[in-house]
Amino acid sequence: MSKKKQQEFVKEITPMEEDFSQWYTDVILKTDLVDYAPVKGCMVIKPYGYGIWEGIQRVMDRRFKETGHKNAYFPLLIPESYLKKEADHFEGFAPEVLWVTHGGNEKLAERLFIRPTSETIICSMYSKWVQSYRDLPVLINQWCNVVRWEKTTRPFLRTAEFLWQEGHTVHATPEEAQEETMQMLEVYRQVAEDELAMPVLLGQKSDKEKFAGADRTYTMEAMMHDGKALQAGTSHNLGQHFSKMFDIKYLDKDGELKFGWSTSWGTSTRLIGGIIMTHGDNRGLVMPPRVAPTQVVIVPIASHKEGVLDKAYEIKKQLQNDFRLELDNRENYSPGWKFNEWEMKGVPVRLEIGPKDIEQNQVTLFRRDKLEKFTASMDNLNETIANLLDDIHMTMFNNALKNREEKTSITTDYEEFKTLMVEKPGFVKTMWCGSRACEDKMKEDTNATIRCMPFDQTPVGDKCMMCGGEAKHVVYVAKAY
RNA sequence: CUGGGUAUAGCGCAGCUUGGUAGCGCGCUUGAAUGGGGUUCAAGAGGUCGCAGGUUCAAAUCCUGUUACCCAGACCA
Repeated sequence: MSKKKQQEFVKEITPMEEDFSQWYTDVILKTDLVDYAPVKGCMVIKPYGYGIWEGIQRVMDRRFKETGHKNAYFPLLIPESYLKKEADHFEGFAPEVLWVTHGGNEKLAERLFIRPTSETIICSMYSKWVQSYRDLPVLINQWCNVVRWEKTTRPFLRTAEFLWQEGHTVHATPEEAQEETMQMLEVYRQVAEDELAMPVLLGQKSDKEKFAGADRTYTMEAMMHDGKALQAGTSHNLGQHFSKMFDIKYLDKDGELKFGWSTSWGTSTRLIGGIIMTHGDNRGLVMPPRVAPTQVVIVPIASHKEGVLDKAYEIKKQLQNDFRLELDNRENYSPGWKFNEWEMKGVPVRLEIGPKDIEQNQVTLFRRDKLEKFTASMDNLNETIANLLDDIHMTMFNNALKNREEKTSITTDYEEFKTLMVEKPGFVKTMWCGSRACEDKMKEDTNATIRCMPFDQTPVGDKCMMCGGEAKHVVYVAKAY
């Protein structure tokens, strides 16, 4: 494509180097992922955006089932008294809870709140269901919406209402609960890296950053194109806080009545924001093939000529059982227009079929990640495309990993750190003494936060970067969404 | 919650300073040609100017209030 043409095309999307926020907004609106809704902070997820969510659900739910979990559904509305049972939890969520006060014209005897998360209602039900050690473990997940009345919202990254999954389990021992917490973090890692091609750092949250009411919170953190980190999923070991508050007790083998040990873990439509900001470029979206709503788009060329459309349909029939695909037979758009549109929408593979291809028993393929065009034989087409999609996944993952590595610095010098946060935003791997004071100071000075204490604790120094005291933890620090 | 900005056709905008018939581009509809990287021509449709008051013979335009959204912070997935 000529430079001029490319510039004309790209003018619809603000270049990310110029204004990353605007780039993000342009992309999500112009690719038909979402539309703004009439209520503040709420978004409509349009079919193409929802298709991504369905893809995520598909690959994640499969792993939930494989690890022994079942889906259920709990109510949207929860009585006010439930929220108050766990003090830390209440303190954490109360400021952003949305209240229901009236039924019709009548004021409710007890206010209800719309779930910002479901620990309270689910644990209260578990206390009825759990009687014996034979009832454990309870391994339940739910796919649902939650509402958090946030001050500032951005489509996918932070909306007042969002879709997510929340797993809630109860176990007989702390060891089992810990094992479950780590297992689900690993499931999340697999989804992020093996399905979304989005590399993540795994680790534990500091006390300051952990979930309200958890003993320990583990997280996966991804790096976006603008150098900001995205918390992409969390897994919490809730200890006995909730089982004690909600009275989840079981009679053990030894005849003693004991409190259960619980976990919860969640990922949300925020992952879609992560996909956009991990892989997207100045031409728009780049969809990871394994969750792409459309993996292959067939664009017939000169479709009015005899045999072209027939061949396109024939290819569609041949491929449609193996791939999510679309045949773009719209009459009123030129091929060039269609190319640009599907590239903007990030469809991994475009298949062009025209008179010249038919003559030579070939198709023309285009891969979105590398913007490369080439021809392939009509024979073994399914296999060719399957391999191509795998290669695209790998290439995307490696690019994202390379990007993260380029955006990761190591330092234990606080002045250098402050400069880095301004001049080279990204992760900084450093040492921390473990005190809240140092954590707060860093946030105040730079707006960066400790994203996690990675599992690999090989030291990169022996003194805390902030106070110079004895270092206790290796940490990754970054500004975050 | 703090600071800044915006609201006029589906989308992007002009018009407002200085009140007087509602404009442009894209998109949309119809027809024809075109078709391997955002095609071309012709003819059309479409808006109580965010909402509520006020001033005026007359308000998109001036005044008051209000709501929503966007951006940047602080807070959170």
